[in-house]
Amino acid sequence: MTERPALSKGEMEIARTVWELKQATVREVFDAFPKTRSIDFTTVQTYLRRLEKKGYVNAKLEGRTRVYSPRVKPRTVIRETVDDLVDRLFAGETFPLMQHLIEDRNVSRQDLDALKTLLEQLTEERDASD
Amino acid sequence: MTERPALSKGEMEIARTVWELKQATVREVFDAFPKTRSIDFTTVQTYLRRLEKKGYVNAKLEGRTRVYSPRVKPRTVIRETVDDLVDRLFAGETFPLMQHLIEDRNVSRQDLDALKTLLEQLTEERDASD
DNA sequence: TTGACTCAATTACAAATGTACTTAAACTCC
DNA sequence: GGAGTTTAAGTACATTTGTAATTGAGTCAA
Repeated sequence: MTERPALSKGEMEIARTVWELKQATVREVFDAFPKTRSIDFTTVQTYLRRLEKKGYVNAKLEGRTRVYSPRVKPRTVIRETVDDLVDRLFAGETFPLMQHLIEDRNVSRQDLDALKTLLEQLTEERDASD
Repeated sequence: MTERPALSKGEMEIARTVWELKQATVREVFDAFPKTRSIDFTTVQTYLRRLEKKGYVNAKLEGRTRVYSPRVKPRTVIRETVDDLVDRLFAGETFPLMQHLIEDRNVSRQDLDALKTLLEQLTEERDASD
């Protein structure tokens, strides 16, 4: 169990951006932010440094520029983050969260269908392994 | 838009407990915690005070004891919290979160069925309003 | 080659968070 | 009615978080 300190909200956005870009310099992450989300260049720099210290990203020096890349898989971070949220806000129950997502957020027609397919698949797998 | 400061992780657990109990004193919230989750009585007290200041709970004095009750509906807090998470960790996309929940957490057979029902209902509503 | 720009690195700093101790008043049981 | 128990209220305090300014070293364009 590689216990990393949890991601803070702000760090999450930066981490997600690094995953999206696969690898990126401070500037690239900074540029990836919509200008509506105003944030200072050095703030991004600070977040990346903290992400490195916490073990979420790797940094290699390329020339004199630091290139960051994911060190922990998105899937892992998502699992940890969501686990924690579910524990705290839903006392560990997954269902109420799903219900909220389905009922209170606007799920597109396409997503509805995709979800049904997912559920079907899962059901079949279950049945198969009986 | 009644902007309340967001709940912190710790505050979430306490808030959830207040919702569960409908209304509760510090001691009742404290007692509701499993002894495995060791936390000091006065820590609970502090959290409740902060929840009140942030506007999440009401407190009324009953004798000399303070009784806390929800001021914001769970549904609202859940919406706000999940919206924020989805924005930060999934760039606003709901689907990947659902997918994670369905695929990476152990969904019981019952929950699977319940989810399908939910999805069916939603699909019908959609069709009806065309 | 000098002024503009870019990066890295360091430092800053208030607010929020997690966690609790202290003090004093009220309450309860002998 | 004194001793222990609850509660309230205030205070404490290190760490984390959000957000950035500063300083100094390299880089490029004119």
